[in-house]
Amino acid sequence: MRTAADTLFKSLADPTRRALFERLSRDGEQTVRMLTDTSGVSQPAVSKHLGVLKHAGLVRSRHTGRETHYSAQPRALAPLIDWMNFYSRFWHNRLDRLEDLLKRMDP
Amino acid sequence: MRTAADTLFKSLADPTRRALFERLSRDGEQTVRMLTDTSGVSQPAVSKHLGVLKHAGLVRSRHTGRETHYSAQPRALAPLIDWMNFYSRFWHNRLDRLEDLLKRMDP
DNA sequence: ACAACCGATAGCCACATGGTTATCAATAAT
DNA sequence: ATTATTGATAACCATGTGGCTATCGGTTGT
Repeated sequence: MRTAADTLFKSLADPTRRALFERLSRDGEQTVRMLTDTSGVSQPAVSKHLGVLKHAGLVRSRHTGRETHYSAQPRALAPLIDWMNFYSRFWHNRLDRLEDLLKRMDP
Repeated sequence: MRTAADTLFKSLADPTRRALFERLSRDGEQTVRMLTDTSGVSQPAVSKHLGVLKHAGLVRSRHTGRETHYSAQPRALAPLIDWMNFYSRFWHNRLDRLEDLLKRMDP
């Protein structure tokens, strides 16, 4: 099965791709050309990365004439946040139980 | 440059590896054998994955005799929280709650 | 002492992935 | 009309990655 967290983690695991998402989050909507000029990789590489990000829902695209404008969609990070919330909470609960145990042992 | 977020995203991007971390978070400390029996992959594969998780600080190991016990270290997720906090302004509420949780875990 | 078990490592292999150049359709500029 | 620009796609290549089996040192059980 292909979970949402899986897709998101994989999408953001690549530094170049994460940098593109960061750039779009910081500076707002950008064309492929603009993104290419500062990415350090070729234009086709940028397009491919944007495709991956788009498939993960992390960016949206808008066409005007011959240019494509991409923008970040940070709400797509929600499943990641939920994942971390979930798996951190177990640890927290165990810590609480441990604290209770220690209190009972040493009143 | 090799950032902390980079290491964490990469470590958690693999489903098998993430499943190991989830298992350790849910069920607590486990030996390599126990983890292997339910992981669906071979023991060497499990050891390798645990090595990656350990290098990322997400798990720690404890030796007793011939067994190695691994346990989750969810506080290592902190840089991920920071990253999301910075690049996603839409989700401050959820992120704040998670940050509180992590602070209580690691005072 | 010997056998069985645990877990880490080495060596190998198949496939995924990120990069490149070449190219093409579509649009804009001259 | 011709040329230049934009961005997506195709084809290819090198490297990374996750899996396996084999093995070995260390530890426990018989």
